[in-house]
Amino acid sequence: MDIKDFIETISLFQNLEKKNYDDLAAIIHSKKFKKNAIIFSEYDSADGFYVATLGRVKIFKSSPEGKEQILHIFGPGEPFGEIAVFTGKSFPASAQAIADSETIFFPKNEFINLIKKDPTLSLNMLSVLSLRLKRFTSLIEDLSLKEVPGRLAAYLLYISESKGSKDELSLDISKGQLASILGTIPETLSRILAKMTKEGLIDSDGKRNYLIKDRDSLIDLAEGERKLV
Amino acid sequence: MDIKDFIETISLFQNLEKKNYDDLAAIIHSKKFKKNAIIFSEYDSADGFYVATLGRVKIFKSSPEGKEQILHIFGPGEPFGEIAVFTGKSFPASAQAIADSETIFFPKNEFINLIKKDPTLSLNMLSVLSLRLKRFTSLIEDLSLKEVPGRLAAYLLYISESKGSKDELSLDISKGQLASILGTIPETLSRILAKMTKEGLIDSDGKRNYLIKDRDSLIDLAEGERKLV
DNA sequence: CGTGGCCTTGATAAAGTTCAAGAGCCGTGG
DNA sequence: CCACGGCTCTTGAACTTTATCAAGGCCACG
Repeated sequence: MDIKDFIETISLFQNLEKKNYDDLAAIIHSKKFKKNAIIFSEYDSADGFYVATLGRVKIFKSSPEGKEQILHIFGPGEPFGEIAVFTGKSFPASAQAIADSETIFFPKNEFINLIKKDPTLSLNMLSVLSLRLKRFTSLIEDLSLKEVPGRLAAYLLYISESKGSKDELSLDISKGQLASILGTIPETLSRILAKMTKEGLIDSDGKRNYLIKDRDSLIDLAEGERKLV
Repeated sequence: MDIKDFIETISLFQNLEKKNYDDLAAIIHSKKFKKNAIIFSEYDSADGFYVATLGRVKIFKSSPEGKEQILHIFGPGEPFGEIAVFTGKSFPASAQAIADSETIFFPKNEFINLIKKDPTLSLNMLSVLSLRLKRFTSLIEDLSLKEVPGRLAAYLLYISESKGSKDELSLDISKGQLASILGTIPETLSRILAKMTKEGLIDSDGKRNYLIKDRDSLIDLAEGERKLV
């Protein structure tokens, strides 16, 4: 697909005036990253942000002991690294390609000039940042107020709404990465999935496909109204 | 102070064109809240946001079991409730006055119209949201990757930088609220403060004043390079 | 068919929470 | 001015949840 056509499909760039698409196309360039390549590291100084066009990118924080917390996993059409553009400082977290990936890069200063010109673009960006804040709010809630089974239940329900057909869903990430999204470690995740299966809440094909067998109980679990035995 | 003069001191409204201050003043009105009053609740539909002018407001999430996680505590000059303005939906968390408080309320639609007219205002707002995202990023990091002593150490260091003179600092919140900021409970906080005191890292007057006696060790603790015994 | 990555399972340990009791402090009202 | 009641904070002991360490299984890919 032509890069300009692609830009028009990105939700961040919806409803702009026609001429601004040309301006956007004029300032960008594409960057490719092999699987496992580091796109940027926390504390790197930032001179722009990215939109994924192909592949998958994880945004994460890591501790000295090697544990990591994934903040987001982004796919095609989703912008990342934009916080640093508006704080004027360094990236608050690191980004790594978890599959061979392609991105469009938007240089900071040129992009800010465009934002000044088109109020729709700035409102779109405000909306993107607000949605991110909302997601972080609920990640904080999960980490602080829920136990791991509750977080997992909430995650499964969330995926089943966004990517699943009725009660079937398939994860497109490894269990290790899922653990890191949920703020735990693979061993713990494994045990809890086993418990959920034994208690008849879910079923799995051993691959990455799951079947929700008892949605109500999952909901109770996610809300803290129920415990696994 | 005149409300228009006050607006000009708020960082969100820096560097606007003169006439826009008049427009702002035209759409706002003030709202007062007694201590412990709920300003808004999660899931309330939002028709605007607030800027504190007096007092203190906490933004928090709470669990069915009654535990709560404080996301922010805001004082004069700081905006809150603005996420919902740009997502068009409900508030992602609740707000409560923790002291008698006064606020200015900015109605959503009128404010959005102003943002469309003044790019400086929208860039300021983008910067506010980005800074919030950055803080959330580090709260998530703390909750997921650090233990409570590390979070407490980081918090004390943070306060000593922002509000303290050299090694003395005073908290202006209760221990219960501090526990809720750190994602733990008062009992645990109490034990850890006792340990820190016993090990000579800090000292306290039993009120809300603390003395940092061994800053290097606190830093090590915050970075996970050291443990309490 | 062997090797490495990913996942599972078990035993053990650590960190934090819960429950319960009591100490210190403060404002109110007698 | 003192006593009371209600807070907040502290401390102890038991318990729960999760992490750590270690071993072994499974599977895909060369």
